[in-house]
Amino acid sequence: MDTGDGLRIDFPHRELLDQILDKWSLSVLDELCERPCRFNELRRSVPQVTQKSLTATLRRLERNGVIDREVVSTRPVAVRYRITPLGKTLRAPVEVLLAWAAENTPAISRARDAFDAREDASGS
Amino acid sequence: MDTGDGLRIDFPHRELLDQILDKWSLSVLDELCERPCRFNELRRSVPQVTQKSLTATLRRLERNGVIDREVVSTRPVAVRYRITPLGKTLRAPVEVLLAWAAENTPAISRARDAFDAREDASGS
DNA sequence: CTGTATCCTCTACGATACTG
DNA sequence: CAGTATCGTAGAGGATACAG
Repeated sequence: MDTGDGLRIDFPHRELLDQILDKWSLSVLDELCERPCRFNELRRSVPQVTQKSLTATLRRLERNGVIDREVVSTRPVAVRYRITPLGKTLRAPVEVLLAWAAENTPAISRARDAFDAREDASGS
Repeated sequence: MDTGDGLRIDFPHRELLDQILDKWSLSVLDELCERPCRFNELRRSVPQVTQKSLTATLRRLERNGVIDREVVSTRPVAVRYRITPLGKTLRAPVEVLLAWAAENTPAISRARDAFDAREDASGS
């Protein structure tokens, strides 16, 4: 299946998940759930993101309707990003997933350690 | 932050989500939630995945403790993949996320159409 | 301040061939 | 049957410079 975005889809909603759970989106959404932010405020909140990637992330989230972009035509211009009602509904499912991750991090760490130990043993 | 996997982490559990929600993992986990599968059964269940990618996906999931790999030393060998108890606990959170996606697909489609229409208008 | 525009690197992934 | 090995490509994303 081809979505026209050049993506092959095998699983229902895979493309959508890619757009809203991508590298920087959760950080941005997390911040915008707290308060509306301007572009450079977001940069400071997520120090590792580059300008280019932040712009791309914001455009993608805006296109999917989870955030909203308002240009204030002052001089120099100000841009205010906000979470939308649709965006707010995304918070709960994401929290559920993050809660799972937090809760199971110890078990996962043990699994990784065990796996890596097996690898080392068979590799030597 | 560097995890030793060469990944920069900005958001809690980002690396873990990348390993478990990646391109093919949900398809594989979905299948293994139904029944244990052998390697080629999985290939048939997920026809678009290549042998190489399926192997990589299975190793990653195994390392994180959500699936289990059992080698049956017959001739030729058989390999049985199964979901683990930990893997089963992942199902509910993922279902919540997919339910959100299913429920909001119409709203997201409308948002995309509106965004694209705006783009076209300003671009011309 | 809020972006574009280039360039460049690095990794994910597919295609294909081969192996125990 | 269940992989590994090798090669090639496309795209994500960083660094940097420039612009309205």
